[in-house]
Amino acid sequence: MERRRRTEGRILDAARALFAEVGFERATIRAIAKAAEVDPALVMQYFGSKQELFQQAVRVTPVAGPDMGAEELVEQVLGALNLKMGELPQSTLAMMRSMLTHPEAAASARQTLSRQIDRLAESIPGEDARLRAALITTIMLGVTIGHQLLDLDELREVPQDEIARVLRPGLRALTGPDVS
Amino acid sequence: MERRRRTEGRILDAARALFAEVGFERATIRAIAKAAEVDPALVMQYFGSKQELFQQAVRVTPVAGPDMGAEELVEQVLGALNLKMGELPQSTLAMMRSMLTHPEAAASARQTLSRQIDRLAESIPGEDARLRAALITTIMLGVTIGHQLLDLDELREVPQDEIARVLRPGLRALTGPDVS
DNA sequence: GTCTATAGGAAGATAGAC
DNA sequence: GTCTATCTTCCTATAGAC
Repeated sequence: MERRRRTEGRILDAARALFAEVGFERATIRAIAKAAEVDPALVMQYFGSKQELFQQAVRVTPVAGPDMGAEELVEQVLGALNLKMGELPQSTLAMMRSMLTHPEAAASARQTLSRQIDRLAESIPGEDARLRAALITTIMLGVTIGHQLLDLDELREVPQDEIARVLRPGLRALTGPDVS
Repeated sequence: MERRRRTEGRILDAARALFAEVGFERATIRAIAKAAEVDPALVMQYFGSKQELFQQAVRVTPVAGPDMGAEELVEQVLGALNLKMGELPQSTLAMMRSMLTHPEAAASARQTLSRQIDRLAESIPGEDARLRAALITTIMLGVTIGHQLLDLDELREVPQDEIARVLRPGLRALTGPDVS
């Protein structure tokens, strides 16, 4: 019982890492099992199918965030770039890596992004709050993809706080209603 | 000879459409051949391998663009969002769809984005021009992914010129050196 | 030149031995 | 509970008939 939980944990860690690295299709059960040092059949035994394993692996506890002022908002979003310390959670990277080519991951991504947009929109004044929130969200998505998934040199070379500094005014312009 | 060229064209069109819709892995030679109304073996005969077919299909003539002032720059970038008329070229969408999960497409995307960054950087004053150019490029990447590949409702519902209007001040803040 | 048939391989999933 | 062996399916790629 205890042993099983630890084994499941190892499998999920290995799955997250592989899904994040190569996406759903190319991450094989066999490779995941090997990385977790278990038998491939055990993975099926525990999770039923590759699809269910993926769902378990990318399941994210949606970070609850109360509404806040526009300036804190920008800082929170910039912090979430998580160029900050270390990396984004593997589960998030796994979902992002697969979201353009795996229908299930796409649905999951849409849901997560929509939640994020809703959350941001609450803190943005003006009638086009949802559009602004959507643009802020997709902007962070694009920067994150460029930095974490495509490894663009132009972004990797630069320290995180400089990226945040350059990006800040642009995001400010999107949070305020007084700039149209 | 003439007939072959037309057949190749049909295959390439079908390939672009399918690669753009489902990505490299899920777009099978069989399905492409069926869409182009040819025999699957003919596709192999003409292009040698699926990989070579993909390369031919996403090959883009890099739009030559001379350097320009900062304001025109923003307008050109916004226009390229191509929320404008119709859609982005299928070849571009095909590359974007596959770039996170297919190594070859990733390399191609990095190259295209780097060229774009170089082009933009030439028109941006200040010493952090390349960083600013990279952020502008990834911002447009993110918005395009959200709009064209993830079909986010929050962006699809909105007319293109309103997106451009809301996005403009933020991009302006990135082109000018006077906002750090 | 075009298509039929099939080789050859890899994947997910399953049944049953240990 | 865990692993071995296999089934089934789907793919790319090739060889050869028409």
